[in-house]
Amino acid sequence: MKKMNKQRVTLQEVAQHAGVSTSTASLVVRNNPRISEATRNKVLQSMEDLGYVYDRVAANMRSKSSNIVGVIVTDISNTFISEFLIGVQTTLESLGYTVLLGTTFDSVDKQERLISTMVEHRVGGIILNLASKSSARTAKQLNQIRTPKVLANRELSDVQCDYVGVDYEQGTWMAIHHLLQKGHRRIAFLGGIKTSSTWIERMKGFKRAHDDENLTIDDSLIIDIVPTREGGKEALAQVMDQPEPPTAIFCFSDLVAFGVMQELSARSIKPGEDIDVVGFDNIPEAELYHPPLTTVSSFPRSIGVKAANLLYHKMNEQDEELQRLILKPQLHIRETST
Amino acid sequence: MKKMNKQRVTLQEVAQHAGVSTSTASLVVRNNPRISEATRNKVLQSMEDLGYVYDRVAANMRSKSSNIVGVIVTDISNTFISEFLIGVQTTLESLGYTVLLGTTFDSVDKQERLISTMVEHRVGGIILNLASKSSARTAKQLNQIRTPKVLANRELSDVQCDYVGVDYEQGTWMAIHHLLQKGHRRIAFLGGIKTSSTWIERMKGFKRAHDDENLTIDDSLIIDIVPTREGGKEALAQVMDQPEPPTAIFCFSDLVAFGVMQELSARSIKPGEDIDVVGFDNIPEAELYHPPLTTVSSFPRSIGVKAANLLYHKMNEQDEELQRLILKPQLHIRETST
DNA sequence: CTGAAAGCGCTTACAG
DNA sequence: CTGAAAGCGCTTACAG
Repeated sequence: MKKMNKQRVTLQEVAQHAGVSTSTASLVVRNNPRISEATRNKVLQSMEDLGYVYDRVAANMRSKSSNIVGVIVTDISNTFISEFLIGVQTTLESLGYTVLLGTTFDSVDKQERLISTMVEHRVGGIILNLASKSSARTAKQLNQIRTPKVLANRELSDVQCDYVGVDYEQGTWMAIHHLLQKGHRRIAFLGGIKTSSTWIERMKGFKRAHDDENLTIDDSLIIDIVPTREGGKEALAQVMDQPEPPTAIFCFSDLVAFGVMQELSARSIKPGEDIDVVGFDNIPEAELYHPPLTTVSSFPRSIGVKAANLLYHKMNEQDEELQRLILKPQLHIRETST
Repeated sequence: MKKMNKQRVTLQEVAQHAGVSTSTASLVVRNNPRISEATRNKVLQSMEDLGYVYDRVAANMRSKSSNIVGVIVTDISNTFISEFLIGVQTTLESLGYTVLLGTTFDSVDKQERLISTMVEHRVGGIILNLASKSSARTAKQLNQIRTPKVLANRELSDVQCDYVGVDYEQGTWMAIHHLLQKGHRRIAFLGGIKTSSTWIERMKGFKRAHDDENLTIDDSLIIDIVPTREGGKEALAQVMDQPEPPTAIFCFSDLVAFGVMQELSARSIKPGEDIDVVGFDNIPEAELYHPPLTTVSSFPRSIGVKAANLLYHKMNEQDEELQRLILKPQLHIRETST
């Protein structure tokens, strides 16, 4: 809590200096056209002379509005998230909003505190990239707050809220279908938290692709673990140490795939030759990795842009219907599965 | 600009419901110990009953304080920056502050607008990772604002301000010394903007390492270009198309090095075998790249942590002396230069 | 330990 | 086209 020592120049002082009323000065700062040019210029001159700085906090307070939007994400060091954030930020900034950022590092507790903080700061709206273990308790908290909100990337059941994300089921189906066509019959599914919507959707696609070929899934090839590089390494170790290891690996995300490939290297197994690997997200590094990673685009920047636009609508029109925007994914076949 | 339709429960209503005065209720929400347990519980109960949400905006306004800190960075998709941002965020959050984030994408205009916006929002302090083309005009703007501020990663002359960064000169010296020891005599310096402090410091180290061996520098091997992957590609093309191409390349950043290596691949030149490459920053990808990149650690997360702590001090003690915190870099020799 | 009144810096009706 | 007064939801002295 910082105390401001230096006192600001107020609009009242500006008005006095310009010889007009405060209300007139207020209309000038807000560019209201019903002020005459002469008066406007006089006031603007006084503002400059005194070094006036507009106080948005006071303005927002009185007008009960806000041009701050809260954005809560799981982890900005994950390229998928930072790309998403860029989409959100550029869009909101061009609409005149500023972003209050919170990072949960996938902790539900921290997320809960951040949501409260945002609401206490009276943000105009919230964009949420939920932690993977978000629960019914989270849903309850979200439903209680009146602030317009949009969920991105990850849904949560029973939350009355707009949503923007990619079609994870279809994306996974495409990846698995591709591997099955190549003749693989033992495909591992590594990473992700089983209770999260992003995992459940992918699993549906995983199942459907197998069903299409009348194949059954070996549950021992499914490893539920945090979707990070570390998680990938550990999951790979678990699955390769089994009596019947897989011949191909579907990873929850590119980050998991990088961990998987790192551990494969450590074991002198060559991705794309000895075993096939597919990721998810198509982050910029995927293409530049060695070998380049087959993966599914999930267009994080577009998701960010759409989430921001959706929130903008929610904030400005009332009583709009809930929307769900689901982007179509795209499979990029590269060297790890050719 | 969002109008709030639903009116909030006010502290006054809470007080009324609890049968105490507003000032008492105010003391309760702020955990003032001079309120009796009985009264406190009565008020807390009323808050819960009415679903009261603390209005930090009103509180900050009246007390002329703020627990929001503005953080302005060049590009969150750059891992160096996102690591820095994580350091800043976690530190500030643990100190009870929330981050208002601005991204300039290295545009000085956008930076100028963001600084104004932050000040209008009455942030308690600002942490700035300046755009590479920041000028005297930027310095002037910064000197005018009374808000406590800390520069990170990049300095700007004539700005009266604390600074946290790494010793770029020493880091570069270490890298170049290493290459010279390996016998290289034609070392290129690719990327970075010549007017920025980060470039100037590196160039000092570049020169000093050459001077130590009584070697002169061939200016045609120095390419001034935006420090991005694209910049790296372009710079490499320029330098390799010269009659006497370099035998080793020092890159302004790891990002530049990745572009350089991508372009080398395209030309079938093998880094670490046909030519040596050294980066700067040691972002996580550097170690995992193929081949792993020799680079200099600049500890972005630590810089973030230290910048946040420094700002915290600036905001809470007055009239402190200006500080410059310069972290020692570290050379990591990997396959691109062995 | 608690209360009544004033005020942070704006905007909002309402008058003229 | 412009002005005087009230108020946004808190906190801050000041009394008691």
